[in-house]
Amino acid sequence: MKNNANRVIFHIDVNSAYLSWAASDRLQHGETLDIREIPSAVGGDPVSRHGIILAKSIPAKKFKIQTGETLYAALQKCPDLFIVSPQYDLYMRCSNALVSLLKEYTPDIQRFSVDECFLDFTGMENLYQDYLKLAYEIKDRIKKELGFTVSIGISNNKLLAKVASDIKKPDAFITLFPHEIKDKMWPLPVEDLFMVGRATLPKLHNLNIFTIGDLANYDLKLLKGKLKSHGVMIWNYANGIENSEVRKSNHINMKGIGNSTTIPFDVDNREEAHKVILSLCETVGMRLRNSQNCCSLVEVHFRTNEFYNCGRQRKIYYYTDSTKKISETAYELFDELWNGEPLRHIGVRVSELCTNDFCQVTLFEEKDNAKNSAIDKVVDSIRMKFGSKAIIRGTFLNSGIKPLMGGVEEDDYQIMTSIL
DNA sequence: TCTGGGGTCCTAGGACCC
DNA sequence: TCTGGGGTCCTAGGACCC
Repeated sequence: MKNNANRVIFHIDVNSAYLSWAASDRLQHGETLDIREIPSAVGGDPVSRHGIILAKSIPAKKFKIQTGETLYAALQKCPDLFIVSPQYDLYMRCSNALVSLLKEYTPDIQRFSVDECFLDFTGMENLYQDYLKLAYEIKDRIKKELGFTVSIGISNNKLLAKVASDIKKPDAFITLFPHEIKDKMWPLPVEDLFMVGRATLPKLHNLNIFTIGDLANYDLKLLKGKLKSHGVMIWNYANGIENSEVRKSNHINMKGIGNSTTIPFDVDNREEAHKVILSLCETVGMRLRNSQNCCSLVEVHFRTNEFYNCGRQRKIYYYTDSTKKISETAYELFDELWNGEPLRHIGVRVSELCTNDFCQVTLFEEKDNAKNSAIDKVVDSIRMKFGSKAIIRGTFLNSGIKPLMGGVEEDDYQIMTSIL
């Protein structure tokens, strides 16, 4: 923990990231229409049951288009809404380009999500005398060199910097230091506070808390009684109290790896479900090995066609990174959990990770293990060299199920944390 | 042909041990 | 037959984030 008083933290947030990135990519490919300037959105394909809005332009906001709503609902509100498909590899490239530019300014960068970073400039007064000038330079360089805009929030802790970057956008920077909390943060609706979501909001409204200021000035003991530790946390946030480090994200503090998918059709037989699970495990296993980790907890979850969600997890008493081991455990869990309902979504996740240096295996499995590991290694290297489609399991031929589901990212980095 | 996918953390209950 | 309490581990489910 550091004394906050002298810290300088930037939070950088790409404005409507997916949409901006799609827009600048289109312009670079010779299109003349800038979709940021018309009602537009990034959305999945309803035919394959991925039909939700992932990002929207500022003009689309005027039609009350919301992230997460169905394309169907969005088109009701705005029939002329211009919709583009998501391109996850593009987002990753843009995100990487952003981070490399930011690294020219400080090595202390925490990648908080694909489109958000924290930068720590503490103790760099000699290099940057004027942080406002610095923010201005960074935002303008990104705009000029990368073709999209960002918002920058500046404060002495991450929470305030993050709230700040949300206040003024697009293409802006703003400070939110402790002495500015009262004027700049307290008037905001309480749902603008980090960690106040769908479930907390009605509870706060019941307590007559509507603004961040209401929350900040509420009796802490009362709040703790109603909302437990979460209440204490958001009360601290409302008062600008937060002192976590800007920590470089890497696979050492990664907690788990998951892969899930909504299948274009309902899966209603065990064999097919197992194929989907195997396909998901291929990606999970590869990412696990890529990050040089082993896991000892496997979880399977699914969503029925009636949107009932459930999951099952099991601790395995050894560490593994073998696709075969993970998928076998996943099959077991699935078979125990599934009652035959038609499924629209299936997921696999592994956690309880440790580095694979001293991967402990049970003695009698030693031989089997070596064989699995050898197979995984060969398959990984072929896919690395020739692409993920270069080698697939015979099981998937003519099955209608993709042999590797989910994104396979070249660059392994921690996606998101729910804590700062 | 309405409803994605990737994460982290917290809580509560039951099993089990001393 | 009745009576405890504390600690840890495991699992399920929910909340939050982008």
